[in-house]
Amino acid sequence: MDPADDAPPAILRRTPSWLMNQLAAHAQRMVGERLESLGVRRHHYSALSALAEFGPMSQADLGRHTHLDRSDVTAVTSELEEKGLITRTPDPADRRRNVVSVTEDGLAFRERLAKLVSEAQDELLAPLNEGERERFTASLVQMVGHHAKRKGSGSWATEPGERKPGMGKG
Amino acid sequence: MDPADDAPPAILRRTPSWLMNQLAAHAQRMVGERLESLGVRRHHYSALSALAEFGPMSQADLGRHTHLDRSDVTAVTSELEEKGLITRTPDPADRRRNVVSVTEDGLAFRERLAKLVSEAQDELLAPLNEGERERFTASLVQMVGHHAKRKGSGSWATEPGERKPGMGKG
DNA sequence: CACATCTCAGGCTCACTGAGATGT
DNA sequence: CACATCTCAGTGCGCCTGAGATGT
Repeated sequence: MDPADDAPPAILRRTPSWLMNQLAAHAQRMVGERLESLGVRRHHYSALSALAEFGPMSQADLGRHTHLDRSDVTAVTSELEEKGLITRTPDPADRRRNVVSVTEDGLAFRERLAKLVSEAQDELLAPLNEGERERFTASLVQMVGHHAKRKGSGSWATEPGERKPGMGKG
Repeated sequence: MDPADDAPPAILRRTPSWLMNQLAAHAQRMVGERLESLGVRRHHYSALSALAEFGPMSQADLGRHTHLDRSDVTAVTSELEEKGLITRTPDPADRRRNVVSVTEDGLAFRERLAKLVSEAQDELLAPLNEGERERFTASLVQMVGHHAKRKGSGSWATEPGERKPGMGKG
């Protein structure tokens, strides 16, 4: 039971995708725990932030801004509407659309969430100094931007794809 | 329908945990797609890598080295055993344990997987130059190490915790 | 007609929990 | 007894698909 025994193999310690997955899972947890204390999840914060910054928009646009799937947008907006944090009204100009707007309560609530999220960032980046944090975040921005443009072959794509069965545990 | 309309809100573009989640999802997909072509998932690669580097060990130790949950270790080892990539034998010295060993086939298979995973890393890090890649990976290592030591308050912990219900969609 | 929007139902992976059988 | 190991069943989330109703 040597505690040092839990060292990952060198090959994984040098694999960015593995490291990112470990860290992202942690980050999700740290943010998630905090948001849960106010009864929401990360997606609700993303949606409120987009509405706060860009103003009212259709659910489809909301999904594009937040990188949320259309199904999840439906669920998230329903939940936020129930809490009175947003309103959802049919668009008279294009009756396929729901225009989603953030309410006063929603804006105030978003501020509270932002503080919690910010705390989690500090905890996440704790071992890095100022310069390292900036370089790290800049690299993330660069890669997210790069891969976001390469749509159609992965996520963030609106077009349909295919499901594959995998290896099936049973 | 302006394609530039899918820009995330500034607050998310500056939030490392959000960026990491986006990127980690992408990375998982890139690695996952490649491994799927050989009929396995990421966990199988992690397990084979740990066994290749550290030699035979119990399932519990395998979980500690790979940061896999005990349940997932059971599933993964069962699947690898079915494929003849590992063997699982009771430990005569401690009969609670299964000693897991990688086979010759398993070692060879792991090499093939390693090539695919390596390809995915290059794709992931494409927009970064050499120096940036090293700094980025070093920061990841630092943070993963930092948070791995803070067990008991999150994942990578062996001790039990609590489940909370969340917000309940209906 | 093609296409976009919204909704519902559901699949799959991953991380995790609880509980039980077994053994030290 | 406390504790570790392994297995099984099942939860919840995030991500995604398909299909249908509605509308442009």
